[in-house]
Amino acid sequence: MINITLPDKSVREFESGVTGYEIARNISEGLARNVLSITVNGEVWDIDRPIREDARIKLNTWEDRDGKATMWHSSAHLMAAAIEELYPGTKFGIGPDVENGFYYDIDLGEESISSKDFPKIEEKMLEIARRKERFVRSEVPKSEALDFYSEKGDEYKVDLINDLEDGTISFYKSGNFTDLCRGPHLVDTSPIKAVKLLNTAGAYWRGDESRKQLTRVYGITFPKQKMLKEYLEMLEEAKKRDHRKIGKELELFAFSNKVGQGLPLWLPKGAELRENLEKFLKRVQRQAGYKPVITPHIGNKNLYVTSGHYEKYGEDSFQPISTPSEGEEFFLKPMNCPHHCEIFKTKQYSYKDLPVRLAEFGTVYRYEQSGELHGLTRVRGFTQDDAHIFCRPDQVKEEFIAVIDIVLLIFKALDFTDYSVQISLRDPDSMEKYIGTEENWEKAEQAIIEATEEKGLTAEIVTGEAAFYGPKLDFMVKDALGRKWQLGTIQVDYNLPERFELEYIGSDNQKHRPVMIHRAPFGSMERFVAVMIEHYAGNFPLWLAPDQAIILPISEKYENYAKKVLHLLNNYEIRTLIDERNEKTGKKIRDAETRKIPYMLIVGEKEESDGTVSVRKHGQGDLGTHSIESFVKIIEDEVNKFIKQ
RNA sequence: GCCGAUGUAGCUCAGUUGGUCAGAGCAGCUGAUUUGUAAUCAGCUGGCCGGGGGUUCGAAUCCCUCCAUCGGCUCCA
Repeated sequence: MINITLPDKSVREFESGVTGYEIARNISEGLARNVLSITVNGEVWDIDRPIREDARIKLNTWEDRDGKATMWHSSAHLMAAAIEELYPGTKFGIGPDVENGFYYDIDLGEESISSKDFPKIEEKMLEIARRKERFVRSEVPKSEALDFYSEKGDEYKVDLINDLEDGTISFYKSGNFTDLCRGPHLVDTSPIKAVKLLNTAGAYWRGDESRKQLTRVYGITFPKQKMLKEYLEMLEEAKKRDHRKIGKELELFAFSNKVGQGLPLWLPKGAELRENLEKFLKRVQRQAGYKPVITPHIGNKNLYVTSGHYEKYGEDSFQPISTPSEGEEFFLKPMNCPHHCEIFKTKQYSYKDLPVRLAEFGTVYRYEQSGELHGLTRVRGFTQDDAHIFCRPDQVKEEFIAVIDIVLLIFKALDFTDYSVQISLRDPDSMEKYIGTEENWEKAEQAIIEATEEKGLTAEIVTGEAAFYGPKLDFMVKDALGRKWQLGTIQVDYNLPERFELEYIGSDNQKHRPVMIHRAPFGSMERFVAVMIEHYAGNFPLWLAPDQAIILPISEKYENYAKKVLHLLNNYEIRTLIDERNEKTGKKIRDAETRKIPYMLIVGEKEESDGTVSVRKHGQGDLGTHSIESFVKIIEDEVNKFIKQ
């Protein structure tokens, strides 16, 4: 007998060799019907695989991440089986489950698949699923596995097997499709009731740009048709939040081919929104001891040779512009730090003067690959809410923590609760990518990890993601469609102070090298605003909204009164406009609602004679009649709630 | 940059197998209406069908090419 510990810590005894399915049945018939996989001592297994020793287990159903993963992984096999039937000779790469569904990378040779082919593949998948094909696990020696795929002519699988350790290799067979696979899988294909292929994409074999590009087919499956329907509806809803769509609808920003791709044009309302954010951060930074600086948009090539950026990016960035007579070369600035280093150098500092914190909303230009550009989230010209902190080595952690506090303050003010934190360190396998001494890297990485721990942040540590000059701490959020973007970033840098020979005079009257911290709590204004648009779906909080109130006169007879109200509100710095069109009130309200303007002020005969406004709140409706003073109070209270929290 | 898809008025989209196929709604303009909490009515103006080249008697429609956008991959100081 063996002891099986369930997630609630209760222990049940079973015969050795019991399977997940049997345990589920022992608990309830319902669970047995729904169980998709079992986690045994932290490892996910097939539910028909015998358990022979004491174990902690968890039964995974559709409600569990691991249950979905099992289903989707099996669905990848199912899709591969369907594709193999429909397109004989297809070679298969890898086919994992992903956050929302699964994909399979395939090589169709001369054939190609596009979304037009999806229905027939989906149909074939459902047909196979209904056959209730069992996923049969088998283990064979490595040599036999190699033979199998060499014979089949699938070089991708051969490549994969060659990378595996010697010994036995597991296969899963379902119907006619056999796949190299670690598992786990469903018992059979029958739980897969609804199938939807989502899109195709090119994907380099093993993620390597120099290798062949395969066709990646993305799909998702569900145990119930209704769930698929809900998922597709959810996707539709998410698309409505897309900042590119809302940005157009609310006239926030635009792009023009004439200006150039990836170069955003901030329209008046978008600029208003952005300025409100900038004002907010400027106030926070002033309180935190930052000094504003302003630097030009271009910098001499020598600046970047000194900083090391030229060596790293010179060829892969916008090429230099040069002066007509002297032929001196200048780069559009791709970052602000070198300029700020030169500002630091204009003056001699005592250790008592540090930290020096130089802040600038600095616009930078980077050559991003054309296929990478994406609305406001990935552009070629953008403004960083940049600052560089020059401090003594003993101040690094304290300063780092103070920056984390600013980021968290911003996230709180904007109601961003769904973010993740990532610490990016060097890739120990390719140290040649980085500049700076081993000792400095070591110190910097340590400082970040300690500061993060001290703030109690749960951070994911990712090696190989560091900038070439130093490790970093990034704050990431997801957009409406689940894509992950980096917003705030904090980076420790021992390298630039070295290269720019920055110094301060210590208490020992000797010259010392300061440490630099790069930080941008928003990251870039463009990307931050993009994410914010999606976060609020365009319904911005009052303090940020480009227009805060719109006056809707019932008819042109009340236009004079409307103008009077407008002037009063403008005096209180409430961003107000009037809808003077010759339209019915219902129409004006509808349009104001569509424009997501927070407050509508309806004025007619009654309001004019009483000196009041009839207040309607966006998304809520009629708030009744208020005096101007009372309305101003409503606005001020709502704004202050954010600013003074 | 790579793979695939898309590109028709300011916006959202129709346009069957190449032949009155250059359309609709919204927006805009004109006029009527003087309007009370999510669309008043009527008329009118908008397009070199992404750019360029080709096939054809004839191209929004077929082919080539460039550009841009979208979905991924790769990249991201």
